[in-house]
Amino acid sequence: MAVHGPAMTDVARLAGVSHQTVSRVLNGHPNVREQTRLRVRAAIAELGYRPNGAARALVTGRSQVIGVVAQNTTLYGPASLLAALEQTAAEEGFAVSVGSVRNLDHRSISAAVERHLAHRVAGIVVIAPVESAGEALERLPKDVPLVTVDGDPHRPVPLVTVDQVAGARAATQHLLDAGHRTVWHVSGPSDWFDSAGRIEGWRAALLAAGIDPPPLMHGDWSASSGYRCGQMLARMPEVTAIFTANDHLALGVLRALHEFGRRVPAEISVVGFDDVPEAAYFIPPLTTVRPDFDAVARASLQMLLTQIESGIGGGALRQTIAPALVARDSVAPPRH
Amino acid sequence: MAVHGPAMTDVARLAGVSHQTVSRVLNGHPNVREQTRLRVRAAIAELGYRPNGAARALVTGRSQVIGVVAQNTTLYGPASLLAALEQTAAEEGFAVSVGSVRNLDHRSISAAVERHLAHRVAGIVVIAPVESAGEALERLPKDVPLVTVDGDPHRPVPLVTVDQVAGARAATQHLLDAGHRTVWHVSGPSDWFDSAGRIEGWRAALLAAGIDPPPLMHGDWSASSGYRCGQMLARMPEVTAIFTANDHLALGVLRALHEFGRRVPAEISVVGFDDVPEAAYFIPPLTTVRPDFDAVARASLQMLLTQIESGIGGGALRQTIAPALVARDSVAPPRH
DNA sequence: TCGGGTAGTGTTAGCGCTCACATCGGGCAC
DNA sequence: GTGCCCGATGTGAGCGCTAACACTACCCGA
Repeated sequence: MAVHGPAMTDVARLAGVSHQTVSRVLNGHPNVREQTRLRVRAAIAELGYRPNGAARALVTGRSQVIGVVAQNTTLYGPASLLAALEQTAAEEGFAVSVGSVRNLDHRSISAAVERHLAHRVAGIVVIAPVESAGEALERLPKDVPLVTVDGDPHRPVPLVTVDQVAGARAATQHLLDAGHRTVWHVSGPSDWFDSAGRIEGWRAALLAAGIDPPPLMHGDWSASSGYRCGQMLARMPEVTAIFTANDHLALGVLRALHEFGRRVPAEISVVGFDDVPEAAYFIPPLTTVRPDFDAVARASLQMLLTQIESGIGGGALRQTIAPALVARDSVAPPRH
Repeated sequence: MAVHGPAMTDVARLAGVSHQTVSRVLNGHPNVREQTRLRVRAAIAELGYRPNGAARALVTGRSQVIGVVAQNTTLYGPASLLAALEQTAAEEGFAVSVGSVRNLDHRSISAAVERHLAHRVAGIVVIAPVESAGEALERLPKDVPLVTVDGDPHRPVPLVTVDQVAGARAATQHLLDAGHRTVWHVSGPSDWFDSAGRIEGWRAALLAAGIDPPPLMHGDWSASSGYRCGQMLARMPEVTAIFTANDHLALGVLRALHEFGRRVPAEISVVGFDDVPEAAYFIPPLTTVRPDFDAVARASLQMLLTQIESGIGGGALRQTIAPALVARDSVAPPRH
């Protein structure tokens, strides 16, 4: 059914060399005369030859494909990360195969990883923001290049992560600097490391200022849970500043405050996290923290490629990307 | 470096059969005695054997991978579609390889498709919502199973699409039913078929009601452009109903209306499109149109699998998925 | 009794590539 | 001139699998 394109031997014949020389040219081996190299390239172009990745993968034991394991790629963060990863990988000549999982539990993660292994991927990136993923990771074959994104900071696995703590600290500090006596926090789901880091940063900023952190409100990233938390916060006159673990939570909070007639930022200031594209068009425009997904993607891929090229090794590498505060209109000094 | 797992011959040896019988069991061939089949399965389980996809791809000429070409997988629509596609594909035993492209022009699309072809994917799904993509698709090798999602309705290529026209008509009609004399429309970028379909549906609903459509406002899907259009609409006292081509445009519009002190829905009603998860938490909660991405994904994959199994064929199949109106609080009768 | 189907199984030959090694010419030191 | 090394290239094997065919029982009807 498929018209199989030309193979390496066809190119070799046309260029008047052996297939092995063609292979050498393709893989950038040094010991090929410049003239030969050019002739081979010309033949490749003339035939429209493309190397067969499957054959290469068969003999080398790995393909030019990177497997990505992620949950819920509909969320803004994961989606952005995935897109950035794909871009970066493409520049390096790698394809990206997604294996999204419904739950980040042991079995799901292992299954997704195994699926990638069956295709003999060159390496795996696990976007594993929750506790349960960590365990699965430690049981994985040790000989597969692997990088974790936003994973457990306490596990001995190569890890690239947004500096959640620094971002949260900056957000909280920004509110304190505006003159607020304390800052309330609506967090993400408790099993996400992102949540934990943001809670830690928030708490650290308060403690550093000698403030006893107020009770924590637990959300789940959704606007809906932000709304529920917002309804409680709106009824508490002492609340003047809220830091939410992401922008969608902030949206829910803003809506609840609006319904209760609490004006933002006149009465209450709000800061989010993520800087989703539409955050600038919330009512009011949301001050938030922007993680650099491109940088995260670049760093992870770099780390993975190092492992691939050097034959694993590296051990527990670790890289942290600092996010930036984006000031908009949702923060103002408290009324006296 | 990698400890290569057991191969088919290892399984065969353990089960006391030939490797070919193992292959037959794996591929569900009929002529294998039940008892043999069980023995082979046991051996597979015992060794933890996984078939090598690369070897299979090499000999069959195609892998169990489906290539997806998409632009900007950060947008809610494409991201949801991609996720749904991946889920569905996984259920059918296929992996999904993403090839995102920066622009949906000729060259980019062709390049992405070629990259997939190099990996000998079993089929390709192109999320190709713009004009320029269509041309590229017609030049593609005819022997590769291919399905377009949200592509050009007028091209002879297998296509699955959300019924933009019906959705837009429903949204517009909903506003007319509420008593509005006319409905304004903020559209998406003019080269997207999605935009075109939504414009068509909006116009059709108005014409059917004997209303001359008011001038069209052009946006680009972003909240930012919605905001700019909203600023103009807010200043026009005769505007009482707005249908935006997506929810983020609606968010921008809502913000502009809010700034100009025009109350929604008391003075102006707004309807969006997409039903992003946070639409229910806009101020006010947004009435919108929900496309069924899962259904689109299922339909596309089904169409692709049919082609793969039957050796292309099919020709210009076509399937349309009807979206549903989700009524919330952003629509009310006009004031008199 | 024998030819001829028909399950169930084994054998062989590649798919297109890379790896390890063999080969073949110079250039250079002695 | 002889021996040696090294750069440039070719040769052969084999990665793990499937497709095509070969083979062996065994059962059937004539």
